[in-house]
Amino acid sequence: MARTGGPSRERIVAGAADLISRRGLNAASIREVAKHAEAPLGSTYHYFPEGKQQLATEAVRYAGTAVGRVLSEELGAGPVAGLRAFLALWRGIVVDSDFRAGCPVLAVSVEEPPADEIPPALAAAAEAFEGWESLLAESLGEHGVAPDQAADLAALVVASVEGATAMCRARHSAQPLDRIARQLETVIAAALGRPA
Amino acid sequence: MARTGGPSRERIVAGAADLISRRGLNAASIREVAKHAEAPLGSTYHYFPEGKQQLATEAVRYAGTAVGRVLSEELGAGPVAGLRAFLALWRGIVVDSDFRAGCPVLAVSVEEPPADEIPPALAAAAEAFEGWESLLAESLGEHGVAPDQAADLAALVVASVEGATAMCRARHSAQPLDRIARQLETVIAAALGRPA
DNA sequence: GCTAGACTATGACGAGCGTTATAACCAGAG
DNA sequence: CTCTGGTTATAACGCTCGTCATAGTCTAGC
Repeated sequence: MARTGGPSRERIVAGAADLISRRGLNAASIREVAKHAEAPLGSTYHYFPEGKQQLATEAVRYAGTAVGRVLSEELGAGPVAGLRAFLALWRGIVVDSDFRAGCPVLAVSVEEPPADEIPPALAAAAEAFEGWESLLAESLGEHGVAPDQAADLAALVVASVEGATAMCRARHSAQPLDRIARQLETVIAAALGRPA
Repeated sequence: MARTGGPSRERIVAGAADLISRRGLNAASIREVAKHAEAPLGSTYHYFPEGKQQLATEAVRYAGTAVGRVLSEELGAGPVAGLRAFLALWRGIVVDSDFRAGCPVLAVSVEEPPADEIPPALAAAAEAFEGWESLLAESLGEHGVAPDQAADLAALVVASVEGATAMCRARHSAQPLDRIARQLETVIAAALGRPA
């Protein structure tokens, strides 16, 4: 059965991103990823011959570009609209999963690489963060914020949202995300309205 | 040998906190914790009869109170001094470990509980975050910031610092922490009534 | 010195992991 | 029809995990 119909490779990547965001990189096993995507275990190594490292890397890139696409669209209506969309996106993921899911990019970032080499999954996480920061900083710059401050503000937004998602999961409450939402809005409004 | 000299129980807890902060909760095995603390594996279950769950919970509490103590001391010199100490503390941990270690409380917060019950380690993580927020908010309140805004600002500080530590690890650079340090200082200075 | 209780040492158990190998399927080309 | 190559299925490998059991070693108090 399975009446595949769809490209199972992308289902595997998306499922891996979801599972990593819930359980962390090490605890997200390939067997569970395959089961979650209704794909056989053998297919996983067929599509990702380099094993778990490759699968994790693609999962991180998948999440990074998916979030980046939403962010890019909403930033068309201005930095504040983009900020709100960014916050709402993560709030939805955290709350809809009953505080079980979070950000897969963050999950990969907090687990030590096994060797002294930088694993590609960690490099992909760095690129995802930088991509989101760049989008935000660029939008702020287009609205009159100086480049240095725009970069600092973008880092503040990404860092606080990532941290707040983890805090929400620990507390089983969306309060941290809601708190930083208020503060980020006023900070960005001030940067846009009044050249400090 | 071992010439114990010291209370090995605390060494185990401290070592567990360090290992969790590097590898994450699931990948920090009890065997490695014991080896890292130069304690035998059997002793681990002697001191922590409830197993890994108990050890993780105590490790999170240990880190939470240790950071809270430093934060409490430095806040005596005002909110900005406390903020700087909080940032410097995490910057030191991340940089001195060559971007391998982070915050054990964050590491526990991003891994899904195995059952539908809230494990005590996650509850301890929530308490650690709330403790740091309370210290910061109280200090801000004592310096004239309205309670609601003080709580929001404290959440922003904790969330952004936690998120930035993870971003620094991914990027192998302290830039995210340094960026948010600048922004948080100006935000808090503004809230305290000081002219930007 | 001797004995009780706290600690250490050692090894085993079932389970799950990443990974690989190999055989079976099953579409479409000739 | 046969043949072929992309996919699936199944089983096994060596390893590490959390946990437990059991026996040995130490140290205090009598």
